[in-house]
Amino acid sequence: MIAIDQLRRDPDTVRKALDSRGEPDSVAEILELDAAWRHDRTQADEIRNQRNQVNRDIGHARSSGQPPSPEVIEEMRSLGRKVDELEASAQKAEEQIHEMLLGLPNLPLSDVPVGADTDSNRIYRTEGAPTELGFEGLPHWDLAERLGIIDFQRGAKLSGSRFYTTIGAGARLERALISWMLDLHTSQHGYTELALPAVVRRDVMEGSGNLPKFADNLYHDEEDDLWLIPTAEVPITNLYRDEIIPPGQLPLYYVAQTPCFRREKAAAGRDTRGIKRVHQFNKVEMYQFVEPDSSADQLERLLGHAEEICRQLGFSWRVLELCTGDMGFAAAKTYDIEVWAAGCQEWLEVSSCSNCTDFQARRANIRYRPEQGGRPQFPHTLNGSGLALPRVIIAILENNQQPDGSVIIPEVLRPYTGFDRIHAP
RNA sequence: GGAGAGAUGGCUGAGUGGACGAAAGCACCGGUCUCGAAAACCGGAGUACGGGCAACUGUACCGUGGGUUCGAAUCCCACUCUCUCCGCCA
Repeated sequence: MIAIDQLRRDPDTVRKALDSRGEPDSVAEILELDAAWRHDRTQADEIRNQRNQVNRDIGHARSSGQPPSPEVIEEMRSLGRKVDELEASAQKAEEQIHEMLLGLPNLPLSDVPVGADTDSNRIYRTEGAPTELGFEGLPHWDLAERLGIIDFQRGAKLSGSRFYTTIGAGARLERALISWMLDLHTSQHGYTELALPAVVRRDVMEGSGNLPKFADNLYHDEEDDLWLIPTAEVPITNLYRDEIIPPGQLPLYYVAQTPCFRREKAAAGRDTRGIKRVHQFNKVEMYQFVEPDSSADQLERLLGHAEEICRQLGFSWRVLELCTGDMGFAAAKTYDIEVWAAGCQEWLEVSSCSNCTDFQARRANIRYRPEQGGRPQFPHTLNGSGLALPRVIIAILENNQQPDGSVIIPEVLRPYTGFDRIHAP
């Protein structure tokens, strides 16, 4: 959520930032409501003050045995009605303002490339180069089916299209990846591991920015009004909801593996083969609560943590700096990591690392106290996949496939898989 | 699913409808004392929003939302959550 203060103080900057994201300009409308709200609020407060004073007098008089006169009571009554009116009007304005602010995306940082679509994304760096297999490689869907480690048919039988089932070495490979990633981030990068609910309440989705705007992409249980998380970012953001984090605790680093559920309505018909885009997948997510001053540097570090996974798995990858029009709703700056997949010959997005500045903290009312006795402030939050499992599996299968149809397991995973190769049938 | 109890400041915990933003204790911060510390004593500490250049000041907040009243932490209604016991269950 954007601060109303900033809108009052510097509407033009906000306007410009929103425009760079292709957002319609609602700044003037919000400011108008805000002026009306302040007017009503001030008036109501003044009348209340008056009423409180008289009421105090009534109290004093009564305790010395003097009941108030009917005239005074009647006057107080009418003041009460007036306050009610002003309050109702102020509350209405407040609700409208809140709703409009909730609908606004975060403001991009000044160094983010401006542009409307993916064409304006900037390549930040590239590590390694697209590799050739030197023989006719298979895309992962053929490869995995032939190896008997993914069953698409039966996945769909259970839950419909875009669901799948992994079997044997495939299931083991995924579990190994999860364990290895969590171990790396906790032991080398300073993260604390979390195990989280995969289903959350409505207000939690609002805190992270997924609701009300993106209900379309979420699975929802009507009966209990519970929502399936599209990423661990959602519950982690809300861990400290409505809290003031005491001095000395930031930065907080968390990592969690959760299933992620996405309806992918907007992507209907796209990437329908294989496991590149599915309704349920596992993801290891890194998350940070940090002091505002440090968030820019922390984003670089976070990105490095995700890249370390790519490095140790032997991938070639590139980092994109997303342009204003391509960033997610809550992000002020985002890097995407794409790894090369030699079978389908394309770059696959395996991680998205974002600095959300104070956007989520405001929405979820998460604050921290910089020092003993200091005023509470909004921390900055960052999140990054480290990494999303299906596409990592795609890359491993496709890049490490051998002419005989087998797949070699990256060295770092072998202690976790217990095998060094998935053999062809 | 059934029965009961509860929700008050960072924590514990008082609070006959009127002096209650709220006793007391703990924790915390500052000071006195001390070579230093502990103890003791004195003092200070909530959050949000409005107004003001500021000192400051006003309002709201006792789980949430309504209601009664001139006035609600206190009375009434609904909801949410927590805890205990019973049942069921991985």
